[in-house]
Formats: sequence, structure tokens, C-alpha cells
Amino acid sequence: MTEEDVFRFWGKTSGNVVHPAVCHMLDTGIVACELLMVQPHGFISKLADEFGITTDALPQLAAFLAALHDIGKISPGFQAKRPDLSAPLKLEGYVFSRADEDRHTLSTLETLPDLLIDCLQCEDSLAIALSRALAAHHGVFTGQEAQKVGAGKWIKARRAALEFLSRLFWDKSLTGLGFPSTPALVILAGLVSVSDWLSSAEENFPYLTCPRPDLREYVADRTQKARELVSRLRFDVSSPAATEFHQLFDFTSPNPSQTVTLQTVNELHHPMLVVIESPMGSGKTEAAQAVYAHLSCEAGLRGMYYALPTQATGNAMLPRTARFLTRLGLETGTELHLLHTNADLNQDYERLRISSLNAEPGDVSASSWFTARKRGLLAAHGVGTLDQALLAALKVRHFFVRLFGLAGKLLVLDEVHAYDAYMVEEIYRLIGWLAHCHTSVVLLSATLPKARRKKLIQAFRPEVEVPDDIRYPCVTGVDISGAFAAHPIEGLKPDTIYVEPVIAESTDKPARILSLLLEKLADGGCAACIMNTVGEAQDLHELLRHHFPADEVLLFHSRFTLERKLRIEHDILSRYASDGKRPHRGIVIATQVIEQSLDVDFDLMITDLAPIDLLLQRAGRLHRHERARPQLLRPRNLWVLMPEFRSRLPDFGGSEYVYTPDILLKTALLFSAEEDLSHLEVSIPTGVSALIECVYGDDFPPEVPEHLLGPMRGWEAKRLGDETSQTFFAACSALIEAKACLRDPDYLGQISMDNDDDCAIVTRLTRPNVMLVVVENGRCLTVADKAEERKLFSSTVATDNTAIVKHFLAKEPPGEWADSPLLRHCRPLFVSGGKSVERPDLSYDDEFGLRFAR
DNA sequence: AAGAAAAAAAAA
Ligand SMILES: [Fe+3]
Ligand SMILES: [Fe+3]
Repeated sequence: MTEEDVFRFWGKTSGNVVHPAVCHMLDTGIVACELLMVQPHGFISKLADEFGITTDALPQLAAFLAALHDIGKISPGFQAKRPDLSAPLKLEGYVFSRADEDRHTLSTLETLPDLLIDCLQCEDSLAIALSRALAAHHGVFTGQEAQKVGAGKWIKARRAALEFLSRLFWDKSLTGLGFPSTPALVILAGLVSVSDWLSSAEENFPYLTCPRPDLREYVADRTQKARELVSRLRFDVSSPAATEFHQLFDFTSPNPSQTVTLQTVNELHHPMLVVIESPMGSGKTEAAQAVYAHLSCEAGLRGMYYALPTQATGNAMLPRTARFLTRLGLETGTELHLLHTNADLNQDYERLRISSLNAEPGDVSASSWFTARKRGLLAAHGVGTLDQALLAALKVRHFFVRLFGLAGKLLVLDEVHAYDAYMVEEIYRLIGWLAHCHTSVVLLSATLPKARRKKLIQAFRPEVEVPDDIRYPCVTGVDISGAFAAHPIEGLKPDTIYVEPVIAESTDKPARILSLLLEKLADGGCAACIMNTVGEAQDLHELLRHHFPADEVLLFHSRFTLERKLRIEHDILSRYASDGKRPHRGIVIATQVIEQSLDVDFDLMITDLAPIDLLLQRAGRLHRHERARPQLLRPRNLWVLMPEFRSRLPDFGGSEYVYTPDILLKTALLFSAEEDLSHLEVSIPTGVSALIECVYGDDFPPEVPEHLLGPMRGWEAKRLGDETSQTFFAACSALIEAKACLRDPDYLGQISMDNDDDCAIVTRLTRPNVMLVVVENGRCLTVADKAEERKLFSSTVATDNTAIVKHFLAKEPPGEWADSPLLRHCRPLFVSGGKSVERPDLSYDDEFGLRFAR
């Protein structure tokens, strides 16, 4: 076969313009090569080691392999998809049949191993492993058998194509090649997919206009185009010009948390895992950013992803990260993206996207290429939900593209203490894979139970010894070679919280709260009442507004529309934030929304019983700053309402369904002294870990009274059972642990993607829920433009109330919203005079939010 | 009868 014939198989078409398969393969190889050329040396050298070749040779090898991804297109099944183009082949004796494989990725997997073995003396099992990575480029590592792929002339044609590409990229045999670890194969698959996406954009790589190009010219031209594209999308990350604290932040020298963090990092080598446990407000974010600056200089990083528990906290972190990156002074500027389902709606992100349209060198901005759903993590820098990162280690399509996106970077996970057993298991799996993808990980957390700290560290480096006597606040770290470091954080400002138990049953709770408020607010003051259930918060609000002027009480929970939530949050911040205009007297009634991330400061706090860590979290909003306070509210007292438990089985009411009763009871028992109740004096930060360990550890030291022993054991068993099943479920959703398949590439072919249906795999376990759009009755549902769509979306309220969910999920979403990405999953809630027109037991208004009659 | 929270079309 002459070289000319290699060009006669089509690969891509649009109308009459045909791009030969080998040209697309060439384009893809060239892009892969250019992508690798701009990666940090440490990353390249890690991959080169995996393949047992020199760093100089790696881009060439990767380019060659990437190019081969579509060799399966030179097959009867694929060529027959354009009968007009396959007809001449038929006349020349290329055989077509009805049983031809039409999925070209399967054809690649079927045909490539033999070619690699025969033409390049590749070792058998390596040939299969490599082919599998290339054949995954539609999102799935397949183990499926292909149908007919063509024999005789077809084999000769594929062989000619391979030899043609080999002459251009890799002119040697593959005999001496090392066998890469499974994570390295996954990275290869990611690189190949990304190169394929980039090279498939016709505006960047126009289809051939003549039947046979001048090869040298063609390659030079495509190389130029690929290089421009890679630099335009800023896949390269230049090293920071500024690394001094006063250059990066608004303060001149590191505080204790940051000093100890850098001390720990200095004892380890990239890739490493570092756990920073210290109180909120101790500058953990800046500590993580300082680690990024440090590792960028020392080791060279591909970028950073900062993962948070919610979309809202992600939104808030975006401008902070933009400021940090600007101060880092990256010469060519860089990409920064916001990653979550509703990122489009964020103003700051929109600004970054607009500024990329005419980016100046040195700018931090966001190119639109990365805004597609699966591409965000490929951008050098990102901020967003943890979920986006978790998808890199779940059995979902293109997980390996996400893993490639995170490879070689720094991943920061914030608020690690806040996740449940399901998500923690996903985190373990992700960390385990990233350790082998040359990624460093920083975990930011409040106090962790020691068992969890240990598991997080061992997820990165399995056999490492973790001492049991690590004392909060502290920084702990381990690197891939097994070096371990742990240091206490000393010199934080000590403080004390006085936690006061108040016995109250759910029936007399509102009255108790009212009398406490009347007594303590006699000279004025700012109070927060935190209830565990929305219903009780609503009821309390109803009572309090009869005893206080309307402008002094404010209700806040998550069952308001998005728009209203923002409004309430704004009102709360304007009054109770550190720089707020504090009223003489004011009361906020809230659920757990208030314990999330709001920087607010109350003089008085009354709360429902909650697990000890959450009580302390809530207390973080009590006397947060130093300021003058009313006489009666000078002591930092946290009033905790709890049911009677000394003489009988406590009735936790609705709280029982929010928190597990054994943890609630163990927390309550912290207050029991002999027959009586006593307050609890908590020293911050030193006294915290003993309390956490006491409630969450394996043996609960305080004596459990006789009458509670049985129920406690039952609740404990149930909780452990629930956690085990969550962990098991997460284990099924996630890839197996990296350490279990490091040398077993066959695992990749066995990953079952749940019938290719992503929906079945979730990042979080939730009760079924529904998004409702609050709509005035009679209003028409059509959306004329983007503005109207956003307006409706801002009226959404989510609920997981069983009866309501059942009612609304039984109906189809309105056809008018089917094309709207924002509203596609929503149902309208028609209201008239604050009441649902469909269900008399359901109401919505801006004062109470969504409310169910009980 | 139960908090808050995410994701969800489809990439070549
Ligand atoms: Fe393809
Ligand atoms: Fe392709």
C-alpha cells in the first residue's frame, strides 16, 4: 500500500468536507505532544518513569499512542456510515458485511493490540493495556468484544496507517517499555480524550481541503495550531513571581497555623497529604494557598482545585482565589474557573469569562472552552464543590478525564469534618488515586476523631504509622515515599465557652425560650435561637413575633426561595456581621443554615441539643469578636435545650431524625454530674478534642445510667449499621482503591458503569427531593428569555418532605421548561394568598417560607 | 415525620 492510500479512509466529515482518519489521528497526536511539552518537569518525569523511558521521549510516545486512538475508524463498520465514501472502497475489494462493528472504539480495542505486537514488538499484555486506555475515549473502559472489524485488505490498511504514524512520532520498537501502573494508564486515557476533544474542534483544526496534503507542511501547520491552542487555554502554569507572605496576603507574617503548616510541608516531598486541624478563623485557607505557592516553586504544579461543601461557599471562595492568583504573579496569567451546576449564574465567574475574551498577559480569567460540564477540572485553577472532584473517582463516564484534570495539581478539601460516612468513603478513594497521580492534597478541618484522621492519612499512604497521641490543634502530613510529620499548633488565643444545659420538653420549649429571652435581653442584645427542625423554628417564630416588634425578629432556614434566602442572609449580615449595624435588641431564629459559613456575632445563643462538634460550631457565632456587650450577656454562655434524660428515656422529638440519638444522648451526658446537671466549661482550642473523642470514640467514658444502657446500645448499633451501609454503598459507587489495582490494568475493563447511566451514581446520599418554583396562581410558565428563566429559578425552593415530594414527582415537569437547563427538573408550586392552590396543607410566604400544616 | 447539602442533556 502506498502512502497515498493511507489518506483515503475518512475520519470526520461535515457535509462534503472530509477529514481523513489519519489526519485526525495526526492532529490528536500533535495536540497530546504539545500538551505534555508544557507540563511541569516533575509530572513528565513521573510519567516517563512509569513507561521506563526518558523525559525527552515521553511526549513523542504519548503523541504516538494518542494518535492511534481512532485506528478503529479504518474498519468496514465505520467506513460504511458514509455509503458515498465507502462505495469506492467496495469496488476495490474491501469487504463489507452485515456483522461489521460500527462502534469504532471497540474496533480500536480489537485491532490495535495485534498491530502493536506485530509491528513494534510490544509485549502482549502491555499492548492490551495501552489499547484499552486509547479505546476509552468515549468515556468508558470497555471490555466488550467487537463484531467483525475486517480482514485482509483492512488489516493491511490499518498496518499502513500505524507505520505512517510511527514514522512521524515513534520510529522505534516498543520492546523495552516499562509496564505503567493502572493510575498512569488512567492518566494516559485522560490525556488521549482531552487531546481528541481539542483536535476535534473544526475551528481549531480545519478539515482537509485537498485530498492529499504536503506532509511536512501539514505537520508544521498543525503543530503551530496546537501550540497556540495549548497556550491560549493556558495549560501551562508559570512559576510564581511572588511567594513572600506580605506579597500574597494582607498580612506580613504567617500566623501559628500557617507557620506550622509550612514547617510540616518542608519535611515532606510532593506529592504529599497534609491535614490542617485548627479552629475557624485561624487562617486555614491562606495556609493552603501558601502550600500552593511553596510547592509551585519547589516541585512545579499543574494548578490547584479548591473544593468546598456547597455551591454558596464555592461562590464566596472564587474572588478570594482570584485575588490570590493575581498576587502570585504568574507571568502568562492563568485560568480560574468556578465548578458547580449553577456556576453560570455567578456574577464573579461571569466577569472572569468576559475578561478572557480580550485577556492581557498576566490576567486571571476563564476561557469558555472549560465551561462545558466535564472540562472544568482541566483548567489550571478551579474553585467549586467537592462533588466535582469526587466524580474523578466514581464509576461515571469520563471519570479519567477528571482524574487527569487533577493529576499533578494541589487539591484542597475544605471543611472535611462536615462530611458523612458516604462522602468520607468517596474522599478516601479519591485521595488514594490521587496519591498515584502525582497530586498533593491539603485537608482543612475542625477537630477530627483520631480514627478518621488516621484513615485519611492512610488513604494517601496505606502502611504509614499514625501516632494516637496527636493533639488538636495540629498539622499532620505524609508523602508518597512514606515520610511522616506531625506538629501541634501552639500560640493560638485561648478562650472559654460555658455551655449551660436547660431541661425542656418539646411541648414547653417555646415558652422556655421566650422567658429566657425576656430575662436575658432586658438590657437589649443580639440573640440567636437555633432549632434543629424547620417546623419548630417556624412555630417559635410565630410565638416570638407576638412578644417582640416585627423588625426585631427574623426567621432563617433553607425552605425559602433562593432569592429570599439571599435577602435574609443579607439582612442578618448587615446587622450581626463583625462590621454590622447592631440593633439595640434583635433575635434571629434559625436552623443549621446559620452554622454554615456566616461571619456573624451574637451576644446570646440558645440552641437545641446537637452533637458536641456542632454545638461548638454554633458557639463559634457566640461572642465571636471582642466588643462591648450588655451587662447580662458578658459571660460567653451557650444555652442548650435538652429533654429530661436523668430519670427516663429522653424524647428528642424531631431531632431524633436529624441526628442519631446515641450521639445526642452522649452529648447530653457530658453535662450530667452525679444525680444533677452541671454546666460544661470548654477551653478553646485545647479542650475540644477530648470532647470529640469522648462522643465519637469507641469507648464512652462517662458512666451511662442504668435506664439508658439498653437504648444506647440499640441506637449505637443502628448508627454503626447505617454508617456501614453508607460506606458500602460508596464503595460500590467509587473505583476500587488504587492500591488494590496498581498492577492490575484488567480492573479497568471490569468497571461497570451502571448501564452507562450516570444518574444511578451519586456524589451524595439524599432522601428523594423536589425543586419547586413558587409561582403566583394564573401566571403563565413560558420563559421568553434568559432573564425570565433566572427570575423563575430564583424562586425555587427545595423540599424532601415525603408527602410533598410524592405529590409533585408524580407530575411531569412542565413542557415549557423542558429546554431550560435551570428549570428542567423543577415543578411549579402555584400559590394564591400564600397558600398552595393544589394542597391546602402547604403554604409559602416570605416570612415563614415553605410550611406544612401539622 | 425528619437539617443542609449536589447533580441532573453530550461531547468529539
Ligand atoms: Fe473516536
Ligand atoms: Fe477521535
